[in-house]
Amino acid sequence: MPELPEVENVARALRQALLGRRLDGLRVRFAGALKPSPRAVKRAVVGKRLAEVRRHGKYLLLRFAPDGADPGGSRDMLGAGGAADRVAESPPPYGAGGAAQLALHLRMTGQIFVRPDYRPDKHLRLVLDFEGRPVYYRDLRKFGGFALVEDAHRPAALAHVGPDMLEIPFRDWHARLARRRAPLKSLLLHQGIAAGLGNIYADEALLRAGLHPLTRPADLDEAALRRLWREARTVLRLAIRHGGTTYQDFLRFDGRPGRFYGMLRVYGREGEPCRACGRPVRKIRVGGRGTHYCPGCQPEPARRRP
DNA sequence: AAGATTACCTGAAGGC
DNA sequence: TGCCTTCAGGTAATCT
Repeated sequence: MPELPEVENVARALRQALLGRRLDGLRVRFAGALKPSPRAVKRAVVGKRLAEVRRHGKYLLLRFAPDGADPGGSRDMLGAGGAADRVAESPPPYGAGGAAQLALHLRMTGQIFVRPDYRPDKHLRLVLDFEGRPVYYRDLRKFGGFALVEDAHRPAALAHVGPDMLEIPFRDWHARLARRRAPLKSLLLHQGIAAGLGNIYADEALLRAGLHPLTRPADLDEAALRRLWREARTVLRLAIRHGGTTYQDFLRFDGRPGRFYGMLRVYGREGEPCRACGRPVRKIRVGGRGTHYCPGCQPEPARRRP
């Protein structure tokens, strides 16, 4: 499942392979992978050069320069901070040679391949032709895809997405999370609080912080929450360095599996001994999500009597 | 208003 | 063998 580290690896691959290249064409095998429609997306981006690839949480933002423009510059980036969001009120019109932006989300099973030896199969949904270099979008379950969004640093379509988990300072994260009453596991998955963690890394972060997934913020002091914030960021950065996690069918952009899988401590290890204390990893359901934890390293939260 | 549930999809796995 | 059910999970929409 692509989470922040896997998406970050895709971002880096796209930058290296495609930045400054012109999108010459778009071959559509599944129309639902392009929103609002294949026609609208083609009109907006075909013929333009890829000027910028940014990641926010699990989203990738692909910015295309206007026709004939130098794709290097990105004025949006200069005004980082609160003002930038208000500046980009009147984006240039789609099509007609203006700048344009696509938001890509891989959801559950989306994959990007830039390797030339990928053999199209029944799950191939799109081919993007960048000056002779094909980029394949494959998605078994058809949840993901590209959406045309306005050319802003923070498109309206992503307004509900909170700050990136690797960028949010502890005090901001704490302010967004501490008053909530849901279990930590659910709060870590909540993209509106902070974006990037998915089911795998949420479980791994809780184990590393020594916190039971059913713990609630009110059960903890600030030091324990700081530990969780730090461990979440640590595990994300570690996974990025190792090319992400291959679980079930996720493969990296080059078709190779991520190397972080063998480093998982609890996710997918139900019944296997904890690497630290030897007790068997348990699997429960929290907020409808499969949740793995070690009963030795993550003791039940002390119930505060009402 | 926050938390919980369902829809969206397909394939794997298990029961009988 | 094959049919049926359940499960996997990110997010949007819909409920309570």
